[in-house]
Amino acid sequence: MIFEKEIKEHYLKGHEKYLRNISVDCLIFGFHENELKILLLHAKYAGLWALPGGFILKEEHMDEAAKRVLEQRTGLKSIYMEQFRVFSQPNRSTKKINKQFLKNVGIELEESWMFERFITVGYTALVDFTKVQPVADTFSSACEWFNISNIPEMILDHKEILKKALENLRLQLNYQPVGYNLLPEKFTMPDLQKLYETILDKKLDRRNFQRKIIGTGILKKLNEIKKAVAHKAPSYYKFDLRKYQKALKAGMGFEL
Amino acid sequence: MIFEKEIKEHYLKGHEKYLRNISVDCLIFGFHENELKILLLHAKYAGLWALPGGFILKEEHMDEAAKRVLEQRTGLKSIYMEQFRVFSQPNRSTKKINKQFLKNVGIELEESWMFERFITVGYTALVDFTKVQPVADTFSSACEWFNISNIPEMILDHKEILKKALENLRLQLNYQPVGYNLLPEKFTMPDLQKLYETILDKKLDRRNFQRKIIGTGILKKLNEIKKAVAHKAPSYYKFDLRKYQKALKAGMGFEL
DNA sequence: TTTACATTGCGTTATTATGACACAATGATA
DNA sequence: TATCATTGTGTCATAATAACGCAATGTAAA
Repeated sequence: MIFEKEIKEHYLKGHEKYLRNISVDCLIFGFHENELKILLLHAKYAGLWALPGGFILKEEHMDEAAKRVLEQRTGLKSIYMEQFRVFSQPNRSTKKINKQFLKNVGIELEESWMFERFITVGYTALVDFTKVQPVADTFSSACEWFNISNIPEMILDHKEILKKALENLRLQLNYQPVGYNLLPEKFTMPDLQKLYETILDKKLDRRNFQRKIIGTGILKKLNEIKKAVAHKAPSYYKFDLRKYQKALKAGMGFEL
Repeated sequence: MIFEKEIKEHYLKGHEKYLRNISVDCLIFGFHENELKILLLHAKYAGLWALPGGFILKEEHMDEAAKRVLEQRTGLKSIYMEQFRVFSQPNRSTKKINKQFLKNVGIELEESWMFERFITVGYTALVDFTKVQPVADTFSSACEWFNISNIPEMILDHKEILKKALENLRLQLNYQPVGYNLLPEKFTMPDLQKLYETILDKKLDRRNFQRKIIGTGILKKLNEIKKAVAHKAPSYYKFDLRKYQKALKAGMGFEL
């Protein structure tokens, strides 16, 4: 079986290919039907859900490793990812469950780089939910979106990592624009507001929100109105990418 | 010679004690005579200055490793340190200069964990300059304070790390109080303002600064006035540690 | 066809935060 | 005793923010 060979190779010789004791974990956020979502893998070796993660090739920048994982799970290229924190408790090792997993697929090993402790770096990405084709990997039986409000049991400290990522995301919202990767190209003001409300987990005043967002200049109003909608139809907007990028660097200059 | 044995041991067997491919580097900031300073080591193996760094014991939290380095270099215990960023360019390796260094002390090695690429995590600490006794280590010939405005040539990407640390420090100033570890227990309002001005590298209005800082409630005014000073004598203040800690978590709520 | 109504778009007003500056009090030094 | 740089406290104009009003819109119900 191809899987078995691949798995054995990974446990026996992976350390010749990858750096030891260090990994990246990706927090891939999406937004759909007014819910913030995150992409998780079902880890065969643990029987639990896990953040999509990976290792760093010996000659690879860590940022590239994170992008590689993102692309493998979602098919998305050139998405901006940013490290937000290192997680380094000494008990970050899955020796026992890894051994059990190997036993289950008929492999027995005494030593492996995979049995050691791993320090991991969390990376966040905000992606367009509708463009993602979740793909499981050799070590996973499934790859699915979960609502932030309904997270399953997860391995190791992955729930803690997710919690910190959310805190980080909320903080960033005050200094950086959000939405370019999370929303479709055309969107309405209520769409954007709901995104902000979902991430911040609080209601915002519709009129003040509009004034502030418009004030940043990151939006372009289109001469197009949403159709087939109850009540007054809202205008479509799209991001002014140049000004959006500027705001990413310079900050937003207001609080919500 | 004791050094030689210790060095050889480190290069040959360090990987049994420490995690591989990963290190911590400490940015130890101090404040003295209106100058922001940073503690640097003169690395024997490179003949250049370097950030005090170290490796992570196999059963040690990375935060502990950073604190260990801080204590070894400064003698200071229980100082709060915080990770701020990971540096992971693929060329972060000192194989060549390490080999040259070993040759100089009469050791020749083909392989060593120390020749590999290292990913490093930057940690910042703000310490009381007057309480520090800089101590060099086995691999360093000196340990000294440098003014931020006058940094010597440094190994690898350490100058870049310092630059990012300063950016980070400036950003933090808007959300968190600073000074508890940098200033002596008693200090005057002009002292505190000069600290802020030095870090931010800009002048602040004396009266507005005072209003805002007082407004946070992190200061306690003492019934004591600075003596032997020209012109009107300023009051002493000290930090209200409880409210200071609160502000660390909740943020300051204003801009300077 | 008309009416009701939730929603949008564009406003106003009160409150608060901020930046810029005025002035008297202080106390060592001339 | 006078000088003067510095401190402590306060004022005022301006900008940012929160809270709210109201007409326009267009589907859905009457």
